[in-house]
Amino acid sequence: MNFGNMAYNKDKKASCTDCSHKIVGDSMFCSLDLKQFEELEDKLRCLTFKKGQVIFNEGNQPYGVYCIKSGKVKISKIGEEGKEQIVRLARDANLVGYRSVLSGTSYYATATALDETEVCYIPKAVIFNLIKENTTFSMAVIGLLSDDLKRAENKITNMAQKHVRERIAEAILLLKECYGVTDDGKTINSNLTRREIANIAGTTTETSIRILSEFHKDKIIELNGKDITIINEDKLFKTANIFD
Amino acid sequence: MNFGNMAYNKDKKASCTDCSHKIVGDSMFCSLDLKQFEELEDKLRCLTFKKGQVIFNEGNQPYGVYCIKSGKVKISKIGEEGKEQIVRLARDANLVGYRSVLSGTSYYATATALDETEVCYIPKAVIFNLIKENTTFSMAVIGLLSDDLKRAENKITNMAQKHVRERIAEAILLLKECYGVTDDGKTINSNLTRREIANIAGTTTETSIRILSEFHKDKIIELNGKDITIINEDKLFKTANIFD
DNA sequence: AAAAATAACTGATTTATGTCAGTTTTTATC
DNA sequence: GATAAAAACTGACATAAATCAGTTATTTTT
Repeated sequence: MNFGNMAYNKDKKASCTDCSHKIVGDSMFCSLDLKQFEELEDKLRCLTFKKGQVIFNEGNQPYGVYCIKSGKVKISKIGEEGKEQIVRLARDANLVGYRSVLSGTSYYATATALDETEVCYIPKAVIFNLIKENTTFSMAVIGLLSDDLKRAENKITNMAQKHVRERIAEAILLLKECYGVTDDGKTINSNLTRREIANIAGTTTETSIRILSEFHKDKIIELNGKDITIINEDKLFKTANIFD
Repeated sequence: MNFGNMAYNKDKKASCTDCSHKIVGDSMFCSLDLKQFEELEDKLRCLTFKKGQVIFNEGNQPYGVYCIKSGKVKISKIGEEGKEQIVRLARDANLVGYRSVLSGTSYYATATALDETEVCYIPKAVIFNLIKENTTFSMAVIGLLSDDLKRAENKITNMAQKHVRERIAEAILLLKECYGVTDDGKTINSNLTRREIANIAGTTTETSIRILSEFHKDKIIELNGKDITIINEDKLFKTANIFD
């Protein structure tokens, strides 16, 4: 089996049985019966990626999907002029790379680890079998795609109509929603660069820096290096123009 | 059964057997067996909408999906300031309203007929049954969602990185791809207003007017009222910065 | 621990595109 | 067929955000 750019990792067998996501019940795979689980465990491989390493690359052929066990991942596309646009963020228990597998096309985006990240690689044949055999699973896949599509079409509208200030506020809220906060309950649990924040909001690094320091001046956030602490979430929501 | 805003149409039974999309084989429903077809035909209703009429509205609860038999439909969202953003276009043989049904949420966008449009309304129970019973059908649904998601995430990148001129060029190419051309082989088979073109490209009416007349000056298109005739498609692709 | 590279930040300037305010043309309505 | 309404168009002007050109601070590498 060809593991492409994963070859630098020592492949190891993975167990779903003791995977925390299965135990807690927040995984796509909770609906599987014993036989299906055994088949899954037999076929999957656990891989680890260091911060900055690419999990899969735009243009490559997909052979399976990745279930994130721990860590953080960004899904991004490179535009004509070589500028990155982050189109989605993923965390543990999320599936990445599934869209290309399901539509049988090459990856149209790149997945990169934002932190030390452990993933389970699941060959596509296993996924297709599960969709065929297990209606609950296939409905979960459909639900996943539907949610991503909703989010994406919402983002199209925001990109077209909102100002950069609103989009940066929204990006901060997205980061909080996706990666949560540290023990203090308000510092965002991710260390993106100003450039990456710009690439979520669809602006330049300079503008993202300026707007973050504006938010600081307006007492909406606190900044300490890469750490962003939300001190007035209400105002952040208002700045982002979100009312739901 | 509550047909909501469709009440002004005379409901009539529809037949899939003689639907041109089934005959030609370009429908989602081609994989159904005889029994499934009979069930579908029994449950569906054919409805017609005049140009400008709303098929379903952002915020409403979905009870089924719409399969377009003939006509043209735009899917749009209204932004904070009340401005429309067109997120998708649909033509005959396309399914609309399915995303909300599948994820069990209310419509997050509005579907409006761009022309006299005939649709088949399919109650959601029928769709869920088909997904359960027919793997080919559920894979087709997954394929549909995957394609829409790919297109949407690509549009996010374009919105963030391309200039209005490129996005308008792209909008014209999208219109051609979706609605085709008239008998002369080069005039786009749709009559969108400048405002609607602006709302696809994410710009203002004035800017869309100006750029269309720029394209005319540059001998890329011909303009006659709402008709747009492509006279240099290569140049249009180059202007849109599309290379695939 | 020093050197090199990357990221963060700041100010000045430019530019693409939006806004406003109007006229003309087309389409819809009575 | 007249009147009203909507859409198309044009020019002047305003402005949000990009670009450019730096300095300072923080990581990473050797």
